[in-house]
Order: sequence, then structure tokens, then C-alpha cells
Amino acid sequence: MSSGILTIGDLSKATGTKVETIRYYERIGLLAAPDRTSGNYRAYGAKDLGRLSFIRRARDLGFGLEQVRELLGLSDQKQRSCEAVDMIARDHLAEVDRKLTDLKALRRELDSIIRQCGCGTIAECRIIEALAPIDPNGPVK
Amino acid sequence: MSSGILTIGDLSKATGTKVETIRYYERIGLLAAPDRTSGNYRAYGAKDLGRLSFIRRARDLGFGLEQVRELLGLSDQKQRSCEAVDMIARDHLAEVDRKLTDLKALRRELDSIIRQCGCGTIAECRIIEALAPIDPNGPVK
DNA sequence: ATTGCACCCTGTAGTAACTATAGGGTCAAC
DNA sequence: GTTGACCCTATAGTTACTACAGGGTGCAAT
Repeated sequence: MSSGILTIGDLSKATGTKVETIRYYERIGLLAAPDRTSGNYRAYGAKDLGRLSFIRRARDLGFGLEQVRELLGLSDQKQRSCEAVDMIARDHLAEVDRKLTDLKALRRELDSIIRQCGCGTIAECRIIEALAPIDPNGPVK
Repeated sequence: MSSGILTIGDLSKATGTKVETIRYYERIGLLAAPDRTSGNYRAYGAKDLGRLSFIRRARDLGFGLEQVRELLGLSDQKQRSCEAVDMIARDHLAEVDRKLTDLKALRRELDSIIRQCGCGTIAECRIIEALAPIDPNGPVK
């Protein structure tokens, strides 16, 4: 490939994004379909690489694809207030915090159950017991 | 419905699992297909409710469906050592810990970026800047 | 020129765990 | 009989990828 032209593999290596994922992003409109070589290979430019880098970074920070799309749209509007960007980021941070809270609660309970496991037979397994329905008529059947 | 027979809606309400999800569990073999009423309604019994409760609790603790399937299989083997159960639970706890670590790192970085946002225009937005590609030729274009 | 291998292409389906919808039947209270 | 809640099957969608299958291209080594 000649100077300035990048293949999909080049972009993949440069950003740590799989080739298939890059094609996926093109399909859903996150990336523009580039010109093609005579061999029908995608011919990307530096701007495409830049845009994919943005997407990769945002994804790594946990932003959903629609949020990434919005951020990309906003990033082109230089004179506009960045209030909307701030909002997207804060909403996302709040969501991350919710997930953290849930996961911590889950971990606490799971850890507690595991610690109680004396590990004899299934009949006396505290883990199974914790999951099994409470039987009002006696031991778990 | 007569005594002892439970509808899918009964199970749904008793376990907080959606009707559609219960049908899904039947389809993938986690729940046995019950007898039907003359009106073709599913006719569940107490054992079915118990099994669904187990599934629900395990799911709430974050176990994947295949892990739930294994746990269910093990729970029937009373005389067997609960070592396998212990293993599944510990593997899962390790996975939860990995997720927690990743999520915490993500949160730290996201929080840091947000705090730097002075919120003027997009051109000077620290969030967008953090996502944008590094331009060796000068300011982000 | 030929070969071999890494890479590229499109199209399609699968992953995990649900969830929603369309269109139609059942049941029980009124 | 009517009505509204519930039930049924079939199919497709959600999110963000990921994995083929089958075939074409490019380039270095021979």
C-alpha cells in the first residue's frame, strides 16, 4: 500500500480494534465507508484512524455506542458549549457507580456464602443450601 | 386453576422472573416442560417453583446460565462431595473480583477526566480532548 | 512466472441473557 | 354473552461484538 493509505489491518493494529469490529462500526455508521483500492481493499486515511482512536478510547471508558456517536457529533462543533458532553460523561459515571454498588453487594453475599462452605457432601453444602428453596416441611429434599 | 397447580404467571410472581424468561428457561432446558391443562396452559407443581427459585437466586448472584445448569445437576447428587460446587462458586467469585477491579480502574479514569472539565466550549473541552487522537502537528483539529 | 501465506472481501449466523411483538386462544367474573 | 387478564407460539430484536464460510488480492521468495 502506498504512502498515506492505511488498510483495515493497519487501523486494527494501531488501535487494538479487531478488523471485524471495524467493519461492524462502518456498518452501523460510526465510521465512514472509505474509498477502495483497485483490489477492493478499504483505503483509510489519517482522519479515519483518528476517529477510530476516539471510538476505541470512549469504548474503553465504558461509553455505549450511542453515547460514542453523540460525543463524536459534539466533538465537531467547536464553538458549542461542552455542557452536553459533560452531561453524557456524568450520566455515564453515575451508571458506573450503580454497577459498582450492585457488584459490591453481590460480591459480599457470594463471599459470605462461600466462607460458610465446609465442603463435605452436597447434602450439607452451604452454597447449595443458600440457593435452594426454603422448605417449610423440613430439610431440603 | 385448581389446588397444587401453578400457572406460569404464579411462578413469575413468586420468583420475580418474567413469564417470557420462564419460557426461555424451558426452551434452553433449564426448566422441564410441565404438563398442560385442557386449555394448553402450563401446569406447574411445587418442585418446578423450587427449581425456578434456585435459578433466580443463582442468577441474582451473577452465575451464568451454564453455571446454574451445573449447580442444579450437582444439587441432586446428595452423597457427592461438594468440591465441584465450591469450585464453581470460587471461580465465579474470582471473575466478580476481576470485574470489580476493571470497573474501579475505569471509574477512576473517567472521574479524573470529568473533574478536569472546565466546561466552556467544545474546542477546549477536556473530555473531548482526552478522547481525541494526539495530534503531533499542533492543537486537535 | 509460480507459489505460498498473510491479508482482504462479503454474507451470514452466533454469543449471552434476555425482551418485545404479533396474532390468536383461555378463563373467570360479571 | 362480554370483558379483561392471562395464556399460547413464533419470530425478531437488544447490545456489542465475534466467528465462520468461501473466495479474492498482494507481495516476497523461489
